[in-house]
Amino acid sequence: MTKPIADRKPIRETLARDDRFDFTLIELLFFAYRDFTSDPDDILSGYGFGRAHHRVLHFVNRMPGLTVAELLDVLKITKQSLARVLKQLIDTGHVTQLQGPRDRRQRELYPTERGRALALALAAPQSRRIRAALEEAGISDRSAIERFLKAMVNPELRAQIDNLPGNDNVPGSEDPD
Amino acid sequence: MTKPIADRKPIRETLARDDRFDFTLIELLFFAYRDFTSDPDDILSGYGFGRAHHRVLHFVNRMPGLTVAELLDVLKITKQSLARVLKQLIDTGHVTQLQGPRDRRQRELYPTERGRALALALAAPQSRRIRAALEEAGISDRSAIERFLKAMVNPELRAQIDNLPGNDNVPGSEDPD
DNA sequence: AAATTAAGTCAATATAGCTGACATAAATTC
DNA sequence: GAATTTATGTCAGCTATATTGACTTAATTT
Repeated sequence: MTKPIADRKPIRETLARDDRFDFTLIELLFFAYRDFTSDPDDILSGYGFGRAHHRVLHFVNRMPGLTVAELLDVLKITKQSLARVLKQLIDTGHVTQLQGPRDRRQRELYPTERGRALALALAAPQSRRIRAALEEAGISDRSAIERFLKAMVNPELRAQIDNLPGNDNVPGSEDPD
Repeated sequence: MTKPIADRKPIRETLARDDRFDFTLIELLFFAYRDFTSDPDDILSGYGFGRAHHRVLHFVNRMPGLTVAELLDVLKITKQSLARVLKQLIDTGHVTQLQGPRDRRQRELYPTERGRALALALAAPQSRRIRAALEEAGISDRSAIERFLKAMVNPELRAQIDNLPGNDNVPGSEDPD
């Protein structure tokens, strides 16, 4: 006798309005992010690249000279996952590696001219979409959007964001040496 | 002679400040979405489910009785991709299918009690995160966030959002019958 | 000298998507 | 009523992105 998987009666009512659940913003985040990533995806497929290449390229461009370990920490993926993608970007001349000057085990990652150009080509349609959205939605207080999105990030990871160029970048919270 | 893959000279400068590119919001969207999806991901892995199951479960709960074709249209994936995921949700008693009353080829999808419970369990931490973020960021005009995110969605797909319960839902743009 | 660390690699596995082809049943059109 | 179209389901094979675990090499630290 097979386990009688509970009760298969269909529930015909939609989810009730409930202060505990914010379906509106949950769905908006889903749809917004889906379309936000579709712009670069279209460009990348022409290169045989995917979203993973985009992320690597983006952060190598934003933080030239970051090490492999630092990149892994930003992306929150494993070394083995990064390997294939990074190799392809190096083989196609989008990224270069330089031996770390202090610690020669490290590999500093830099974009090449070509990698810089591609990163900008990918950022362009996303930036256009954001700009159009801000305008269309009549956003007067852009910083509110930034504050909200930043507050959505796990607190322990917000330092990563601040350390990107042009952001908070409070001196003193940096590594000394 | 192998093609001399352009020029591998490392670019040591970060991306210049440039009005054409909005790296701040691009990155915030990336980090915010990454952490936003991590809450349900953790719960789902306990069931052997993934993000794909979450999306199906969510929309079946929000629009009980939607057909397979309608679901495919919302998710923008192929029938074959949906098949595996949907089958697992049906086999585990989270979703039931009913023959369409008008068109008997159609399969209307409904959540079961169990499926409803799981959908709420997944929405709970996401809703908590959103609420905390709104509060922490001191958002007084919640609708600005909604307007911005909605404006990020491709225009032709915004109707989908309006047709979800509790949203715009303008009568007259509905299908008459 | 020994232990640890940074990076790279090999192998196997899982998830989520894809295309293409085909089957069935029901509805629609001719 | 026959032919076509539509809604769904299924088979097979492929790709991209990620995982874990084990191991190597070279360099740094203890």
